[in-house]
Amino acid sequence: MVCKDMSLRKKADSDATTRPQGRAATINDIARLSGVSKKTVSRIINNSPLVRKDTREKVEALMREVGYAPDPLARGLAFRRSFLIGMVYDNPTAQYVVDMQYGALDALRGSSFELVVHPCDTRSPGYIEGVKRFVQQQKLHGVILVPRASEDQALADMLEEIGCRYTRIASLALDDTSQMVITHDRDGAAEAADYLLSLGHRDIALITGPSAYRSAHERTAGFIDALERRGIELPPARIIEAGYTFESGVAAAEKLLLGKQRPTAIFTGNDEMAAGVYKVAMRAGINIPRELSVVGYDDSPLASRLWPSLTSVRRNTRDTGRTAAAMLIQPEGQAALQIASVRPHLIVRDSCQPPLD
Amino acid sequence: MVCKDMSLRKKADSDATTRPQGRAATINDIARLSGVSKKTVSRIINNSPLVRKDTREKVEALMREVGYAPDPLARGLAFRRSFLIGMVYDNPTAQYVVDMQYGALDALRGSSFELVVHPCDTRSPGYIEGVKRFVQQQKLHGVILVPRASEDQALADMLEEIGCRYTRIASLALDDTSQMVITHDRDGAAEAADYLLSLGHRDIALITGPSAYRSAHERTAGFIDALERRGIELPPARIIEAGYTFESGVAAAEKLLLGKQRPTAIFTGNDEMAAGVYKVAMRAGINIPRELSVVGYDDSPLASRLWPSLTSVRRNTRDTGRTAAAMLIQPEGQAALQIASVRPHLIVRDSCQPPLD
DNA sequence: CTGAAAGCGCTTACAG
DNA sequence: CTGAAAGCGCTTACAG
Repeated sequence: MVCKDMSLRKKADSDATTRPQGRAATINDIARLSGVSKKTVSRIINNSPLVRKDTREKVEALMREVGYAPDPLARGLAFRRSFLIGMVYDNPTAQYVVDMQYGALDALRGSSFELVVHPCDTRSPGYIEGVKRFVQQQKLHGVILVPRASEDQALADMLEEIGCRYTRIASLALDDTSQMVITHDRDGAAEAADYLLSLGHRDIALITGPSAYRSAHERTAGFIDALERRGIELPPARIIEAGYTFESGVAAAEKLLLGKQRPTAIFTGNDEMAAGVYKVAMRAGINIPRELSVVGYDDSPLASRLWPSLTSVRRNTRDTGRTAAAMLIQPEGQAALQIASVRPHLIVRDSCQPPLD
Repeated sequence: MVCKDMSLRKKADSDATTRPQGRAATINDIARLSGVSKKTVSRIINNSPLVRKDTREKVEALMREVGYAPDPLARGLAFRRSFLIGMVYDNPTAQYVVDMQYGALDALRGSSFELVVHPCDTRSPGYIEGVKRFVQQQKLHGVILVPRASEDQALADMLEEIGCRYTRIASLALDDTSQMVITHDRDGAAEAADYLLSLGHRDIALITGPSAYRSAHERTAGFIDALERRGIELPPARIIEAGYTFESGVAAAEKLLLGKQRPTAIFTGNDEMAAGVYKVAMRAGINIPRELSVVGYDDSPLASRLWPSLTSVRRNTRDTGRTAAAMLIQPEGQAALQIASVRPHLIVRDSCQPPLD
């Protein structure tokens, strides 16, 4: 028996120099060249503690030397799960999508995971089926749900049902906090309100996003609550629901600014709508910030491109994406103890000033 | 023999009702249930012509019935190539990236392919190695090269060397046209020049992108050539090289607008820099379009958000992305006969007017 | 701490 | 036009 073992070893060693150069090294090459079984190599790949330290070091040195990297397709097939993270989103602003992607990629860099993008239309009837096919067919390791897709409970339920792990990004806890990144939009809006109050504004108006969006609801609530804490109540005519789009912002601003008594300040649920306010003000000859203060939400590139540059609530989207992805690729059971959240804060630029009176 | 065959058939049929429900159907299930070999099922999956029509139809009906979809991981492992398309880009505008992604996804929809994103930094020394690792490790089916990454010949050479198919998107043919989508930036810039000339402008200035970018070079050349065709030569002081960024646009505009003799019109290599021109003009009290006409390039969302809205050259980025992806997933040898290209065209808005004199 | 056998769900190479 | 055998590069389940 011992003899046989020895001969096998020898054979392995002699093969060492003959590994074909054209083809990338496989787990078999590594096992053969380092004189261990492929199972041991597999344990090393998967960071199993059940490997002696010197064995591990010897094998890892060889891996580096030959530039070995395990094949994600083979691993995926055996694991019955790929090394792909999906990002599911429903047509938010381009900059927001891109920031979220960059953030996720920050977390995936150096790991074996890659990011697969999956935009969808949450208003189309078959969209949940589409995500389901995507997840099951690709055997995704997990999926990041970006607002507004993240706000759809039916989508999360479907993923739960098919056993796909996910992280939901939302303005408040909609789910088990271990699968959430919370963006605290309420606080961001409150900071905008406090800022306008501190400048002395009392006749303030609000252009909100669609009430069906949790983010819009949270920002509105945060803003109104902060005003009420200082004893100011917004009359209904000062609150206009719009659609998070530039055009809807224009329409809302026309209602607010072209009447007889206009507010001295406007807070909008995102920067796109703030750009709409700018357009109406410019056209009507209303000077920002002298006659009208404006605060947006997003701190998109648009905020600094506009003139005067727009004071806006920064969302730290890249951090959000990074956190969401990091949660998904964390080894099981090693979940973070604290709740994942990212805090917004106000970026002051040139669009606000104390009211004239 | 016949008897044995029959008994096997029978056995297969009786197994039909006992396929475990918990687990997704595999090629073996389909083969067994439809009484053909798995190789035949494989032929059907891969659209091989070597299958009798009725066999194909019978098997396809079964696939639909049980909701069978082949496992991309298993296929990838056997093919030694995944069903992933990579998109490689170097920090262009968010909207541009997103449009490109949407376009690529348009082409991939309904196919077995998915899109994996890979932003990179072409100025960092190791970036080509990074793309190489990405491509080889994931065994990508192909990769879409977006400007400016697409303009780097060393990157294309590396991909060629490792045998990775790619499509380069660029303003002109940098490569074998079968692996290019050409965006004809020269023509777009020429259209901008013709438009300004048609309004009567003669003292025109140009803010270009970095000369190391082919897109910037092409747009500049297209613009200058079009002016020369009408007998107008731009003096060097009227051409300022900037960095494609808002801030660099501001700096360039300050040189052009705050001197004694300012031009009556400015063409910028992208919309970001046009926004910089707006800022300087606004601050200096120069009325656009009355005292200054401005034309941008990109037709980004910014163009309609600015006030007055910006006349700009539309790039049809989504079409570009769709074309690039379609080329990559086309069956071999079935390459298009005509050269893939996407034409830009001018979108006229409110930022231009005949000069005052 | 280590390994031999079987299997993940497909395709290739060969045979008929 | 169809199929049986071997293999892609890993992991799981089991044994020691």
